[in-house]
Amino acid sequence: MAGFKGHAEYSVDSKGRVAIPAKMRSALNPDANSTFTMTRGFDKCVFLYPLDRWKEMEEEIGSLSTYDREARAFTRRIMMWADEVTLDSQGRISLTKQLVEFAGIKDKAMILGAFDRIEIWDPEAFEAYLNEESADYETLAEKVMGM
Amino acid sequence: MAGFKGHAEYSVDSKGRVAIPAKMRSALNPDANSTFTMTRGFDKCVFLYPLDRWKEMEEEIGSLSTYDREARAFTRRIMMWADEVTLDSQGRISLTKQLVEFAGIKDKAMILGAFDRIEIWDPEAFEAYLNEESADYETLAEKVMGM
DNA sequence: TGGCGAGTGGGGAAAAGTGGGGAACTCACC
DNA sequence: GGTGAGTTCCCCACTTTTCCCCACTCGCCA
Repeated sequence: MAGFKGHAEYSVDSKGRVAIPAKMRSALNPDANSTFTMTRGFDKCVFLYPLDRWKEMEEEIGSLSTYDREARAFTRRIMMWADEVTLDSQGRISLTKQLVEFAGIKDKAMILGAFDRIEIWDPEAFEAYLNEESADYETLAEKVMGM
Repeated sequence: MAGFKGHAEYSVDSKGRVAIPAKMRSALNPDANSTFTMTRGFDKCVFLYPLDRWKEMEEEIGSLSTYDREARAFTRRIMMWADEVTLDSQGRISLTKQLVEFAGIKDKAMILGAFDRIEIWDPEAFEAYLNEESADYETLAEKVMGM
């Protein structure tokens, strides 16, 4: 299964709906059933996991202990924001008010392919994130990939 | 079986009833028979375990030794608060006075999906919990999931 | 230049949440 | 044993939100 690639700035209509770029839709595994689980991302954005990938995540979460304080805190934080959404016949999903608010999304959204997930950002917030990241692309590559 | 997800602030009516969000109801295993065992949670909230999951919990509790002082204390504390509740035809449950009082719930309740259980908080108490947790989401994720 | 696929927008039906009325049941007190 | 107050439970009705479907426009490709 190919990873999600590319980026696009789309509009968010008055009902909180955003289109998912056709390229990303076609990269969806049929197992995902046109369905995503969307949750609060790391950094100020929304993560969109295809259903099949999310199932794997749930297994990890399910293996955490209820009796461990930090595990409880993490489980609450990831699950409370989660919501299952299905593409409508136009290839859109509707964002929940809660996540729209969290990510500071207004009438435009930046849709980002990020390998195993899709990310949705407020365009300005994304711009700001790119600027504030101290390390540039080349430096990051060195650090992360150990080149 | 998918875990419970999402969060919502709902009202508690004069009869102590709270609606369970439709999304969480549909995540219920049919085996649970629209029934929960509700008990005092860890942290200042109420835990709501679907019947099928609660059965597993009871097995764990049952396997504890009667001869161990702490096991006895734990068994008492978890069982003394437990009560079985069933959804009414409107998808609501009624909270017992004891648990309402314990969790400090007034006329509003925060309903939280927390994977294998549903949690019910007083909205202010939940806010306070989120603030007092020192670690932020990203740090927690790193620690707990080792990402 | 016509057709198809992609993105955008809105209207109507159905479902979800909220609140209250009334029957049945319990318990206490006369 | 009967009466009455207090609970509990079940059902009905209203309001708001959500979801599903249809219609339009724009741009690309044949």
